[in-house]
Amino acid sequence: MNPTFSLRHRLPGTANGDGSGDGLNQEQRRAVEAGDGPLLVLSGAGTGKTRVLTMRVAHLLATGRARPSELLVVTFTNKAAREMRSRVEALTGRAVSGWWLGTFHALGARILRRHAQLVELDSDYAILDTDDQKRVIKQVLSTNNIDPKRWPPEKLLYSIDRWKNLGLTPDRADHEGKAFAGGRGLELYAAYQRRLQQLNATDFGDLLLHNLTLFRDTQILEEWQARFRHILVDEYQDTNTAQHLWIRQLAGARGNVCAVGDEDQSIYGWRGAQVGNILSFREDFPAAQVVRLEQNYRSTGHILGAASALIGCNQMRLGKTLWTQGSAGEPVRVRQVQDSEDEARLISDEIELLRREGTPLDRIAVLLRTTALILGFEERFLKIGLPYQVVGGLRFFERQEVRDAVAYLRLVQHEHDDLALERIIGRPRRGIGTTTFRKLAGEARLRNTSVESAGRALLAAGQVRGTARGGLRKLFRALDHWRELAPDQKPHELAETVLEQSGYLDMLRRDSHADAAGRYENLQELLNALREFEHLQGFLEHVALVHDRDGPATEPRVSLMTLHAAKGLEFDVVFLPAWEDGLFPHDLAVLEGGDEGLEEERRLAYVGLTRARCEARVSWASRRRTFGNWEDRFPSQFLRELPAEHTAIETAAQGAYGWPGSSATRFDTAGTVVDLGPEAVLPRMDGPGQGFSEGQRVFHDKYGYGTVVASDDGAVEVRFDKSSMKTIMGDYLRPAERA
DNA sequence: TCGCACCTTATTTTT
DNA sequence: TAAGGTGCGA
Repeated sequence: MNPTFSLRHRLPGTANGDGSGDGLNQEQRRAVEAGDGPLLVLSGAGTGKTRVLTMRVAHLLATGRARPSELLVVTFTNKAAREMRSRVEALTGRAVSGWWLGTFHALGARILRRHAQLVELDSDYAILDTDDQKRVIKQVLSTNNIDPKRWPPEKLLYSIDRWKNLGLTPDRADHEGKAFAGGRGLELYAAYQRRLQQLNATDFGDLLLHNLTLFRDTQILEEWQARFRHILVDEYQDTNTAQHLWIRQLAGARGNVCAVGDEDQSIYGWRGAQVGNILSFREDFPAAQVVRLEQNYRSTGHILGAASALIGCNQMRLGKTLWTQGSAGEPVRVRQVQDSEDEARLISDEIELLRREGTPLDRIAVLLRTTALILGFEERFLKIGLPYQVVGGLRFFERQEVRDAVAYLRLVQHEHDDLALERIIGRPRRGIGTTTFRKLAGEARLRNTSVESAGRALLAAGQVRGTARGGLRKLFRALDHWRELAPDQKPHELAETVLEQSGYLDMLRRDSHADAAGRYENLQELLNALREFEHLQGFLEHVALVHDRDGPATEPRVSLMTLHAAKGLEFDVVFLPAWEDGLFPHDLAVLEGGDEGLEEERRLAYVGLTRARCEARVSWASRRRTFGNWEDRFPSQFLRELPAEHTAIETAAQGAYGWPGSSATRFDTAGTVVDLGPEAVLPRMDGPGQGFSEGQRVFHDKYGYGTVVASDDGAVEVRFDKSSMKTIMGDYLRPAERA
């Protein structure tokens, strides 16, 4: 019997086939056809959420309850927006252009453009990314004489983001972040906002925050409320407070909000998402109808069983019971491997086997808790020549060279874009360093002008000397030239001229670093992307709001990504390595978020499992290399939460997994998978570590001293003095007095 | 001004 | 380990 038999099993169907024309099941139809008023669609993983959303849009139009211009359809990602758009187009047969369908931020930006003056911005305001934000923060800190070493700019940025996520302008924010710079947090927030305004810029948070400010004007609010008869929101569990308020305001008394989401898949709490928004939807919209979509069309019974039991350990949920008409499939395999390298070997070997047996590589994924864990798999795949792709990570427009190029264009477009100037002034090197830039920036502040015009003035007055003088003069002359060209050239022509004449391309050509060629190619790709734009302004907005992620399609590849990046995707076979205590649930998540943090980690595990259509293979390694040294690892508590009836547990034999003739065949031979029960994952101890009693003081090499909370021969639960609660194999513990 | 050496730090990252 | 940031010397 080979280990990949599951693929011969019938897959759960993807069509909803209940005989009726539109293929909706009963609950889906209820959601699609529900009348006016608030509607909450609790949509479990793989239950056809996007389908319901698009069908409801079509239904609203077809029944004349709304015209296209009266709909507001909101998503989180551009990808989701694109998918919605094309599915609605396919369904209704009409072009979805000019619709109010897009991400929170894109829609917020659109509304803001119409009223920008009211928050003291021009309508062609720039949208900053986090890198620009950090620059502004640093400036603010320095003008306020705050030592960035003592008070890290990232901390302040984090607080400001929090405030914005909560919908709090500087005059309304309170308590939190007060400690920053000895209680000056709020004052700095206000200073940051003033600086953005001077720059005619917003950050992502502002796009919604300014909307909320605008909506304080009842006339404006009513105008928008009147416009949107129906609001549909995707992934409601990921909304933050500001977004929630935005929706609630726009919905107004009419309350035609259809929120679709799954509280069990809320994994962005650390970014300000409030599961509470979906949990208390019925309090915010009292008359809300609730529809639960529970029939899953993606995964096998065993996968659903395991995932459901796991998520059942969470307290904060509304509760859904996923079921499938499809087959039970294979139990979720849970295995222990000797170490992290064995794990990569085992998984890569199995992927090759799957491939030989006909599973295309693009239907296989390895999902990991942290990006650092991706590396080990990359190395292994590279070594054996297995085609793979890392999904997520740095996106195209976040690459340094691309941002530099965009900064040049921004500066050509707006000479007041000080941030863009700061970015490019030293790239390529032109003899202008921080000293000169500071001088210009200081002068700009005095004169209350842009850095560029201050620079020009200083230059004219002969107050810039040395190499900086020539460099600045040349740069300004070039900028004049480009600005002259700008109106007559297509964006891509202009960009090419700029990159060539600025010496940027030459800099890359001369660069002997291994990645220089790749950067050069990225710029060529950027030029290509520019061809699609008639105007620079349109392109710049695209860059700010749409971070394209997908590269060109190539041969099928295995996907490597974080669990976060995997939300919304599905694969035939999903590998879930590194389910180890401390890593998953991640120590820092629990440390920072306490019980809520733990629940979010559990939701992440749930998301991981439910990505799998046919098979999920979880693993943990007894030893893992972290930060250069080998460490003993222990199984994740989540493994204990997987029910025995849906899992097949396999412990590590001596020696490596995955080598022909060794233990690789161990779990193939039986035919039926042996269920050893969860405790078998924890190797049995004998010897000195045995027999701990509750309350006993113990010592562990890594975690130090602690107190035994519970002991179940073999596994001992210990509350460590300097760490959290851990489950430890007794073998690794010593009574404190002997330590 | 720039490059190199040293030090610190280590989750997740839709827009 | 490895990457990113800082500080110093040329």
